Amino acid sequence: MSRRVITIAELTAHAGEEITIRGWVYNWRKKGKLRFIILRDGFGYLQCIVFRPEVEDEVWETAVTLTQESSLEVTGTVVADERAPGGFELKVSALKALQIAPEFPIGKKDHGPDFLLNNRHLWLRSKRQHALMRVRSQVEFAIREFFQGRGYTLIDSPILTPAACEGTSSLFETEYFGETAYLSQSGQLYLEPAAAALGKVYCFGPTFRAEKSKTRRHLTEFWMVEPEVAWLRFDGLLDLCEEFLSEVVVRVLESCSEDLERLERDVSRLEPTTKRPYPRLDYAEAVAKLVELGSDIEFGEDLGGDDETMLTELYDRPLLITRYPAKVKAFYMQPDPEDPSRALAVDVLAPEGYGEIIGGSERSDSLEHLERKIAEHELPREAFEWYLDVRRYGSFPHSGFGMGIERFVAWICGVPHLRETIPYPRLINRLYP
RNA sequence: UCCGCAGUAGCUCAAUGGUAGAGCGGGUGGCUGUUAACCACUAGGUUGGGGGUUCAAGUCCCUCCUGCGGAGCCA
Repeated sequence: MSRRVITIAELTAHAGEEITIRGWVYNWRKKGKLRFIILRDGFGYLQCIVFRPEVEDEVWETAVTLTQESSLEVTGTVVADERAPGGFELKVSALKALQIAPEFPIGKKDHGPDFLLNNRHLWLRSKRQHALMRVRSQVEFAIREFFQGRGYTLIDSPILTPAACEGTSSLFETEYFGETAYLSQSGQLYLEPAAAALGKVYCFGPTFRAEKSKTRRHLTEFWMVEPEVAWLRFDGLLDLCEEFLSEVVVRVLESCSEDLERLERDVSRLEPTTKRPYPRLDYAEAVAKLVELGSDIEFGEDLGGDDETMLTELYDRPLLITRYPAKVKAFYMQPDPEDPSRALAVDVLAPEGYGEIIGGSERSDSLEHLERKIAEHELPREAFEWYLDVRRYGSFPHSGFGMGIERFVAWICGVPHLRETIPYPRLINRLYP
């Protein structure tokens, strides 16, 4: 007897052959002397047929004890059959149960978010979560390819840091051999010196924000990709944002069509993003348009969530909003030479109400300006001395942005809440599993 | 932190202030082609905790806890 072990992904190449597959029971049905076992192995789903008159008693005895998510090794002949999901099924000749699982918590009907998140480690076994994790994986792959293919060097920035990048209220604090350390909120400050060393750099890793946010658009631990480019000015940064988004979306649409279909994502809504240019609104234009639309925003304020949604509904692709008031933005941003009360900052808002996915800016290249800003923001000067060295030793124009992976994936997949876009979400009241 | 909503079987939800139910899941039985199979039977409850109003509370009131949605802040 053949003992060739394959995955379900390789099944169609083995029609008519006897093969072995290892996996878990996704579902089972019985019909008299027939048992249908839907096996999943992480690569696909396969209907296995056990027909009592045609198998050894031992095989039948095993088949009837199988429960949802029991682990097993099944051997049989691959046969094409119109009645089988996927067109192929396995006529079982041998069956080895590795473990019979007790009642599996996640059933066929709907569950609530609290229950699912408490069982996240088991929830990952469902089809929808497979699709989301694969899209996330492809997104990260496409992002790395984008930067690696353009000569960027990956710089892994530290997780444990001595001070804040943007305000201390949202930092996770931890004890570090008698000192206080904070979990990183951004790799940017570490990337700027690296850009002076290597020209084009990026980092890609987890970041931590202890914000007491309880919305669908926030996690306390999320992944961010941040490029930083020497000699890149603001206008070039805007082009980079567009080039980056359009190319990554193209790649993901190519590689994830099946998963997006499973997620019932209307991919025609994503097509416009593959084409440049994107609409760009100066902050002042954006405010004027919002007032026209009925918002109560006043010039000088940051945009609220409703404001962002109102604006993005006007366009079919991401929207760039530029030159925000300097006072609502971080200390390290370059002032607009035409109006120093504004910063050379850009937010990229995703369509369909998914909100801000990218925040970027040209960085201040003036030592004097940064010293003043650090004082204004009441940041601990000593902690930034090393950062200021970037302006002491060969200051240079440079720009960069950060993109939150989960928000991007949520938008691509059309899921409403970030909690499904990361394998193990960390939320304000959730550290388990 | 603030505003709003919710908490009933393992899960998802019903139940005019008047005997706590259904579907799914579990168990038993039936069926040779099921597609979240179907059919029959069956087990399963301190209605989130505490206090109060009432002849009577899952239901009304107070309080605490937990979750969900949103605001602010951000990616």
